[in-house]
Amino acid sequence: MADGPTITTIAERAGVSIASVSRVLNGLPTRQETVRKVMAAADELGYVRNAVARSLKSRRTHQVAFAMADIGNPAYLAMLREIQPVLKAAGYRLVLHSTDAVAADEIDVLHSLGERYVDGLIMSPLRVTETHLRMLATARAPVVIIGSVPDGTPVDNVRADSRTGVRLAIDHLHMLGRRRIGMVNGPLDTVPGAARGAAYREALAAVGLPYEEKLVEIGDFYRAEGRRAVETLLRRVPDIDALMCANDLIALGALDVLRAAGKRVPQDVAVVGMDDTDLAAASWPSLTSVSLGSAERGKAAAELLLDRLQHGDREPRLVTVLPRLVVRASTAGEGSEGGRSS
Amino acid sequence: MADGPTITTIAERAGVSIASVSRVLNGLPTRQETVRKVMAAADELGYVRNAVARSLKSRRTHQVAFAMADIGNPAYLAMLREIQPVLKAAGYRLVLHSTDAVAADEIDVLHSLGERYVDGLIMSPLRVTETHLRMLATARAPVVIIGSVPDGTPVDNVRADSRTGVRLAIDHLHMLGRRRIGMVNGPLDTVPGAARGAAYREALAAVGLPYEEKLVEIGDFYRAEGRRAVETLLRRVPDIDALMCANDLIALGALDVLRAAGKRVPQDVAVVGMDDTDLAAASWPSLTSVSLGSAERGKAAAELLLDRLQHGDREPRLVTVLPRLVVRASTAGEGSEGGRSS
DNA sequence: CCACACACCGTAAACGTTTACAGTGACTTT
DNA sequence: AAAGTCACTGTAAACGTTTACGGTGTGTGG
Repeated sequence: MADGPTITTIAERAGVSIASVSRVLNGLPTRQETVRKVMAAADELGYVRNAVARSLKSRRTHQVAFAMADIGNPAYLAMLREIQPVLKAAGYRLVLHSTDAVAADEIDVLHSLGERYVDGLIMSPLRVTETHLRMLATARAPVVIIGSVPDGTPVDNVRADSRTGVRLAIDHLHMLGRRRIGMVNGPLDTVPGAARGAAYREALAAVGLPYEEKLVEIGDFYRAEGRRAVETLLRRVPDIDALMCANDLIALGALDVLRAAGKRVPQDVAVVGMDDTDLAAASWPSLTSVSLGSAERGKAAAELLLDRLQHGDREPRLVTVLPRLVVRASTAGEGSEGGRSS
Repeated sequence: MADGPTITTIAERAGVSIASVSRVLNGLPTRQETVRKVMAAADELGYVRNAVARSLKSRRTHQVAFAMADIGNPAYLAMLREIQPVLKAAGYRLVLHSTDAVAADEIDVLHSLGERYVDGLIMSPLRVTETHLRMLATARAPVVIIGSVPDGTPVDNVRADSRTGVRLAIDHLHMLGRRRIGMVNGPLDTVPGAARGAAYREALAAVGLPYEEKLVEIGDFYRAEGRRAVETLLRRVPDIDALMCANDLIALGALDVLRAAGKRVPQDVAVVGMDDTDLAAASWPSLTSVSLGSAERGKAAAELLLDRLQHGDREPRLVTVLPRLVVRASTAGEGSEGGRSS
């Protein structure tokens, strides 16, 4: 209720100056007797340091922001889960922004760095525009970008290698004998969408399969969109035998549609997701998925940022996280029919 | 690089006092000419208000904290997803804490309210101890608790009604003809664990079934723990015909074990989860689950807090969110065998 | 021509810290 | 006993805002 005690209150009660109080509270060398008096007064008053005043003076807030494109996407949540403890361990609080994949909101976050309510920012933009780059160049606090950014951009950067990731998946499908491998992608003007689309084409070439327009369908990175896209694709190519999905949500949509269409997974159609979210392990048949290391990327980003906050200027660094194919039932299992045995 | 501009910089460049600058920036009545000069200077310098200094003066940070017990639990994430946009719309930033269900961490968060880096707190403690209550009574900023709290505690409170929730599930199972309905619960010393355990007992009585010790197994709210618990339970009561699980993760563990044991779901054993997380819809068979309205609770909590921040003291309020049974395949579907038809 | 009202503006204090600097007293050294 | 050293402490400025208060200059009314 009443206004909380400040160092002035303590100083009065302990009969010393505010400077002494501050010194005691910060553990600077002080006479025992003074320490005792100050501590006693602070305890009795239930004093707690005012973080705002402290930040104003020290120019450090001990807060870091994480701006994610979509708070509903499990891949970002996986990053969040790793980022949070790393920051916490280093004594930083986490301010969370969800930009709903709206570029203007991302710019806003970048702009608000000038308000200095955080010491740094981790951001994972879906699209990187000219404005992004301009703001990054003049940002008033260190920024780490998760996701690809043009070479030479002066920020710490953590990347997934979706190219290799898609390659792993296509190799796997090819080795299983699949030859009509479709792709269900998200919007091509997003960073992941573009990268995954190109990687698919490349990976097909690498195993000697032709790229066919009709095998590709574009939707968005959501389950319902995935369903819609797969329905279209299935109508166009009824004998498709594998689906490379640009994320797990799309893949779940694919499973829905395939089940409804009476296709067995993986016997008739093998399905691969991407991001290896919790959902992949929860679904049934469980979903083979390309892990792009969301967790590792989050962790790496947090560590890069902390490092920069502590050591200031050094060359921008680039960390690339290696993908991993997590094989589960949707490509190599006994499939929708066989769950009961074993 | 260089220190950012402050109102002093602007004042110099515009040839006015800092008071005028402040007035212009805050839209207080000022002569047109002055407004023009200040705005021009601010634009040229790329001025951005310092949020920390502003907070120090205004005693408002426009930040709100959300302390969740477990950042890995989808139920909390569902709350987070609702809380974030509500706060954002009202101009507040979100500071995220994960307490890992450690009481000491929760106390810490409560204590740190004294640091005044947030204007309010939404907290969802797993256990509510004496210390919690003491700190709540003297908290230096408004707190909203999601979860039950003793009557008369002077905080805004949002509750689920797990009693009715469990009741809905048991009724449903009973109506489907199940008579050996087991329960897989989490620790009884947690708020949800205790509530759900008691509710199970009560709901059985309501449909005229006896409560039997052997039908209950205690684990923890994780999938692996759920697996372990269900294995034990299945060994003890091989002909069990339904499982009421205290959350979705446990239920997924149950599905794993049942599948491995060759039991069909729902024909042999019906399974009900709780919290109705994304996982429930993703699993296969999809999981019947009691929604305790995580999303609604998050939203309500955020709204209660905003209301209190704006209107100060009024009676503490209690919002109870009604549960809903979401029936899916794990109780009423065609089951593990039948997915292909339709 | 003076008094007054009014609109606008500048000075300075305040928010709660941290910290440079100077001051005090006790103790050592010669 | 004077000078110097040292450990500790207090005064005051600073961080970047907001805002109460008083001052200035213009225009109006008597």
